[in-house]
Amino acid sequence: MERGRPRIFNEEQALEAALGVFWLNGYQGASLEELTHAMGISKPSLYGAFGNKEQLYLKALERYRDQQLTKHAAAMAAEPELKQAMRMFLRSVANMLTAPESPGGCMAVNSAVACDVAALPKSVGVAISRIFEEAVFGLLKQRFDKELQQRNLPKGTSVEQLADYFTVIMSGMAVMAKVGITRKRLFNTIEHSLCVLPDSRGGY
Amino acid sequence: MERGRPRIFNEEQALEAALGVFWLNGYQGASLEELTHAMGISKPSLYGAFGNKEQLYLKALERYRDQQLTKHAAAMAAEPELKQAMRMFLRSVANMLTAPESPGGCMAVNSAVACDVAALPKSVGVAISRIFEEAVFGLLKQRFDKELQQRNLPKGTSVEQLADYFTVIMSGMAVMAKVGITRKRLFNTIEHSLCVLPDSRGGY
DNA sequence: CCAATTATGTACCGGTTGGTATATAATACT
DNA sequence: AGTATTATATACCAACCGGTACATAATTGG
Repeated sequence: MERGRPRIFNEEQALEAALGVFWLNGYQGASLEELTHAMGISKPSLYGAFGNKEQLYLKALERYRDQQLTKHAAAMAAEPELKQAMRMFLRSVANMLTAPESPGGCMAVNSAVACDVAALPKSVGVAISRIFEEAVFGLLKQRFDKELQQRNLPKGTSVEQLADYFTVIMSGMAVMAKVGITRKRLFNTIEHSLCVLPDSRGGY
Repeated sequence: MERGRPRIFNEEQALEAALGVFWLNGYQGASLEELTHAMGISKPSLYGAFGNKEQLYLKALERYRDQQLTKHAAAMAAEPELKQAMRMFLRSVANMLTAPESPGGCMAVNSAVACDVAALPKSVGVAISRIFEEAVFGLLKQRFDKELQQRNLPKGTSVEQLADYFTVIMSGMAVMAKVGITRKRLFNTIEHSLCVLPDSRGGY
């Protein structure tokens, strides 16, 4: 059994609340006042359980990635045909970006663009970059590699360029969602974006 | 002649310096300390000449729009053929986003996404939204309207959807530029994005 | 020369920031 | 029961935030 006075709050629940605050306000914009209030705990409890603001943010970002990005990845993986897979992937993203109960936009994009990278703790900047490189670009590249190998993409197609293109689409949708674009308009944008991919019969 | 002690600093020059600080750090992230240091003036001088932080930001954003967006618009207007016009427009944007002497990314995107809109002065939020709606979406829609009228776009094309799509492309490029993508990769993304448009012979 | 006017530098304001010292309360081990 | 261990609440810290009071310097108009 664990020694000492037991924790009176639920760590998962508190982290979820912190995630919401960081998602909405970014790293710098989230104050300890807001965080502790949303989490329902005091500052010493926060520092005892999570270390400091920087480590709390890193844990929240990790949770965001595990919760959201894996959901989108699953939506993509469920579709055998490439174009339809990308459609469902991007729709999953658009649904998150415009979910009324969510803080709006993409936490990684919000944080990446918010301020000078030099003004953030180094570990935070690295974690955000990694989301783009691994969780998004890497995920897409992996799928495109497979499709190219199976001759579902024209020989000589640059999978890196294709992954870059759709990473830009995702980031752009995140920005527009934060500015208030509707889900329907994002869905229309998705259809336009898919025209770089051949459909199941090999046409465009 | 003007009464009183004359100003010792150049207002244009000081505003340009403030623009750089806001561009890099966003509205909230730019402190008066940084601003006054970059502008080479004291706080009372700043307040005397520009009012307060909010008004200084609005003037800087206006300057940004007049300097940068009009440059991109001119690059587009110089091309008679639609696809080439969009190519040169987006390349102009990409050049700005990755210019080594510039703070990185797009000032409007950086500010729009940085934090909860409610945390910004209302006037700042409105000014940023207006950049997206008027200076970007409106500019594109205007061109697409003209091209549709001249039968350079298929009958029934939704110019709003097309404008949305390219606004997303622009915003996404701004995010990726801030994260450190190279100009060359942005140029490749631009070529992919253009496949939604017919070329001069009407093909895709 | 003098008054009116405007800009400047210094020093300061209350409020907020991330983070902590301290004292106490609640548990487990002995 | 007593002690070690951990969490809690209150109250506080220096540093920084946007903004300003005040005294002084520099100019124009009379």
